[in-house]
Amino acid sequence: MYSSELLKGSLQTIILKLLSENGRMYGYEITGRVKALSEGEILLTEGALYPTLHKLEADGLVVTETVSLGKRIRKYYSLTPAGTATATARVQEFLEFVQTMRIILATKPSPDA
Amino acid sequence: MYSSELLKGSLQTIILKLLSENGRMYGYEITGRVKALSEGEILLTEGALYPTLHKLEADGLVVTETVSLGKRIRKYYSLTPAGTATATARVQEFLEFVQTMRIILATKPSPDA
DNA sequence: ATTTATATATAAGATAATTATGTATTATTG
DNA sequence: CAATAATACATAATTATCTTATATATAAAT
Repeated sequence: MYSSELLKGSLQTIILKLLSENGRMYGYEITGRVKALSEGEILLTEGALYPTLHKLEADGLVVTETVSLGKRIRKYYSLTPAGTATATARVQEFLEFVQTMRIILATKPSPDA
Repeated sequence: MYSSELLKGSLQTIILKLLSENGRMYGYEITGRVKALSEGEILLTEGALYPTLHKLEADGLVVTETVSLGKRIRKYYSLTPAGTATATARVQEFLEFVQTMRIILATKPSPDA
């Protein structure tokens, strides 16, 4: 698993992207999808996941619908129009950041160093 | 400029990498180098930079030497052997994290979605 | 019958940023 | 020559986002 610090700031982006591709998902499902896609390298903890989902909802980027599973509940999240736009923007921003980071991390020693 | 959250967790990596390529650098110089390499997209604030440098020193990854510039001081940072090893590891870890993120952010809708 | 998986949620604590403030020298520009 | 910008360091208060721990509960598997 990666240093947890790297994930900071990227969790919202991951969630928004997954929702944009899958229509609607519930929290536990997101955890499993991220684990599978990352081949076990990114393990979302509930303490990070649920507060983030609640924040996205409070910010109007997602809406929820609760489904009964016998006696348990499942809470589905899906993007609002604003959420869809934000998803695209956040992914784009992440990729641009990475591109910039690649430049910095690929620098070679200067000739006079 | 990028959402500041993305930088979180990457600042140490940036500093360690720059020091590994440039032998020794001082704080203000690092700020300028990062700004130049990122074409103005990453602007380090002193409130992030100096505490991070102090932490790297406290962790034994860098050592300092203070130089007098007339009446001003300049504090040069350079890597210890542990710092050199950590620099390589952090860059590697970042690139692997990005690779995993690319997989997640490149997912297409599943056929049954 | 016990453990694991499913499913959500919150609280306490840690980490690492931002923003604001502080000090001081040197160079530039009007 | 006076004001501003650039150089150069540093810390404090605040905010955001994570980890770890705790809590509750049902369903499936061993």
